[in-house]
Amino acid sequence: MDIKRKDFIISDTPALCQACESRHRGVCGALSSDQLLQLSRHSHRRVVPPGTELVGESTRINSYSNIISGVVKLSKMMADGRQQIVGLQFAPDFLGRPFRKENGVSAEAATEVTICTFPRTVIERMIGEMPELEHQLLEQTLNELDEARNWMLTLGRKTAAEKVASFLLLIATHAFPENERDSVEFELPMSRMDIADFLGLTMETVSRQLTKLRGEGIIRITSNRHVEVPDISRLSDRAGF
Amino acid sequence: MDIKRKDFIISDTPALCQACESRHRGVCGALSSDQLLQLSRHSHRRVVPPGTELVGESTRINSYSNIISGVVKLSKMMADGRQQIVGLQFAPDFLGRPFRKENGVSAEAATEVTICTFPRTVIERMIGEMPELEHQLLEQTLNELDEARNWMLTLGRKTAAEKVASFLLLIATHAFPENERDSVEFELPMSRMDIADFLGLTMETVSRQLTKLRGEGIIRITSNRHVEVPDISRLSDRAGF
DNA sequence: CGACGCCTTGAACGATGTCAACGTGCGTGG
DNA sequence: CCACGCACGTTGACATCGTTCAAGGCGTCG
Repeated sequence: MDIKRKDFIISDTPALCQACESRHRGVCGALSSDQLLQLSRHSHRRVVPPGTELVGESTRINSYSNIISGVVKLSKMMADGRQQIVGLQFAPDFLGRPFRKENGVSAEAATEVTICTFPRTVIERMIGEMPELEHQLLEQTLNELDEARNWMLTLGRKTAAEKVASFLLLIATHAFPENERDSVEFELPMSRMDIADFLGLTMETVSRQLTKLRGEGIIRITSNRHVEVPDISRLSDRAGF
Repeated sequence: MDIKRKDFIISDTPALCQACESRHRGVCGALSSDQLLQLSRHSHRRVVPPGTELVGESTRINSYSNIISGVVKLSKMMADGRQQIVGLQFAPDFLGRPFRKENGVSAEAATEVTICTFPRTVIERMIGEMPELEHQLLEQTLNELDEARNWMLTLGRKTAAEKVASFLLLIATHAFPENERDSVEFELPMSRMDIADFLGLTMETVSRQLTKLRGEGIIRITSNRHVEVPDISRLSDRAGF
């Protein structure tokens, strides 16, 4: 069946939502067409450049968003400026902490990011009315918890070499979720400094480890951001698995 | 009103649950007396010694528990034996990962632990019937996520001295949740080796940093496990705040 | 008393951080 | 178009922190 034709038939789905990944994999997957419509009346899309602060570390939360495209980094900072990135979010993740006034992390666009934003009150009302939506949030939160704990192992117990390999692997798997192949190439969504802040290292150490992996033929770096991995299993070995 | 008398009036609350902290602060707080009764028919209490494995890293989950007393450590291990503790759980935390077949972490009793265990099927059915219970789980999961991300900052960016101070502070605040005083004393719930695995350090480094804090008069260590903190704010300074 | 588990202490080593110089790509303004 | 400055990344030399390896202390239990 022609896709356009099908979209015409279910035309009560808001136009904006029709092409949106969140409608299937994200939290919006829990909503009916009617509910999507209701929500979409209060939502608006934004495209923001890299570096934009989306949520401050101790600002009140008055809106939530779905990530439509791009990468968002969640980070914490110490008084003296030391910084740690505590998570990356990709489409179609839900951005924001339901039922929390403060969230304790700041969210910043790592790449150019497209988000779909709704006011806090609307979401919280809908959660109250729809157990399924809350279930969806619990699922995502559990996933984030798993990822956080995996990363704790990386931060606490892996060497610099293993950390950098782990990072490349993380990006590779997010760039190609269902990948079966052994060779991939992708763009790094962030700078060397950001990678360092994610891995608990310095920029210099990250750079040296990348150079080492390049020297060993495990990766190729064409531009600063573009990485090719001819054999993922060799990279995986370096990550400590 | 006399407490015993009050308990008598709501005597449809199962006897085991009456004195249980989970009934108020934990997930059971979401349940009515009837539901508690229903759940308690399928639950049983266990007291296990330190070191008991409660959940294996890749074992299927067939039961859930509430922690009644004691401390449970959640950890991950690499193939070569390197280990990282990724979280500590205290009463009245809920132990187990709803809707996950595997959980990716192993849970082990750090101290002597009392738990109240229910079969998976019962819990999952009750969650389906009671949105409030799922909400309770979401709240706890969000709390665990916050703690995990805080600890990521500790693992990635703090010095050994700051890590050890942070750990002592964590235990102190859990031992005295609503504490306003500036002086506390408590028992460490785990060995130097465990502390090292929690902080991403070696046992030796932990020991040296404790000795240093003792030398500076910030803590006193009477037995190996017993710690006194005369002035919490001084300890807090050392934790990097 | 001796053996054992747990912890502390010391000395040497090594991985990662620090500091500084240099390279590279890119946009801007002459 | 070139020269320049700037942001970002790489590389080198050296310093430092935390690990490693080894010895010894301390309390507990046989």
